[in-house]
Amino acid sequence: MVRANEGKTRVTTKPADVRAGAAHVAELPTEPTQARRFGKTRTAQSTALLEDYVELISDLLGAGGEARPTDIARRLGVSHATAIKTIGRLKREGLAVAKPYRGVFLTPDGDTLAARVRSRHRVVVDLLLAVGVPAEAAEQDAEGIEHHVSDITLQAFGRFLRERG
Amino acid sequence: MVRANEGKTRVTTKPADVRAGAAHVAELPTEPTQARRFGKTRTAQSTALLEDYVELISDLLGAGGEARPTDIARRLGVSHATAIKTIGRLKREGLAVAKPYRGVFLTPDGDTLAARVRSRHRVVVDLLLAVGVPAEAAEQDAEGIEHHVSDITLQAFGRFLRERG
DNA sequence: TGGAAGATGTAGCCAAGGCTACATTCTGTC
DNA sequence: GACAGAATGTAGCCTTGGCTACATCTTCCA
Repeated sequence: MVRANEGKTRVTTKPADVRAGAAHVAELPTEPTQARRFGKTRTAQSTALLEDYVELISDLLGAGGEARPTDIARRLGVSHATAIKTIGRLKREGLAVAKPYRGVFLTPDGDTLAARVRSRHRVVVDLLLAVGVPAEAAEQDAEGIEHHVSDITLQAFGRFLRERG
Repeated sequence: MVRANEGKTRVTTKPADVRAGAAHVAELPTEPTQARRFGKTRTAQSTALLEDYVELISDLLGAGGEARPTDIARRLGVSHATAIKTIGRLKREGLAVAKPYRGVFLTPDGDTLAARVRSRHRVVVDLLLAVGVPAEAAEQDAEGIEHHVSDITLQAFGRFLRERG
């Protein structure tokens, strides 16, 4: 899912709005703008899950040296079967390696992603705290928000945090 | 998807960490906390789509009085078939009504949701702008972020905006 | 008034992410 | 060294959200 025809431009119906009753929609921005806006939201979700897994695996490896499917599953609140399936996807995407019954490890790419995700998470939480969001809510919401923060926005967050200490 | 066994508490494996090599994970918060954290992110996504549709339908109805599947599809960057399928879901959930070939309309519930979503969207965009995010990025990122902003966080955003004009 | 063109609707297929049930492999302990 | 109990892995099924292809309306205009 999520693969909302990426950049295929689709617009199948070029000469739309030619109808008589097409006076409506005049005020709203015409397709491209909003389509891209929403489309982005959509595709972002496909990576969110992998980011969460990579971040968690990195945490587990850092904390004790082992990242086992069962631990991962419990932490993410899913069945171990689901975790194992997703770990398979992580492997397909070149983010992790795992030998049967031997735990999961990150590839260099996975490590890089984990570092990026973790740093982004910290910035988002800090920003939420800075604007007055209670700690618990900040931590919880950041989990969902972080996956939708673009680099530009992330930079702005960093600037804001630096400037007002 | 997305229905990550809601609140069924799963924890199937109660006496975990009893193994010898279980020294790891000691540092990380133990299951409940993080499981809930992530689980929330997960389920949030199920409603995000419907919120987008409802918001858009409301915009279209407000702008010109008609919300047609094709317009909706084009705005969201998906095929009309996909839009129609989702509109069907909207109907099942009691948020919209639609007679074949007659456009889509919102139920009172749908209207309420649309108003809430729109207001939340505005607050999120305003907050992003307030902390220095460029307008375009603010508008784009808000689209993804807004679905993960809890009421508590939203209130904090509003307070922040009021207090610093 | 007939068509053609565009809008709608339907059917069928795909991948992702969940789950349960069942099979297999480890591991710690007696 | 054998075994019970956990952890892993596999299979099969479900729903969501996408898409394409094809079938039907509707509408507008010649």
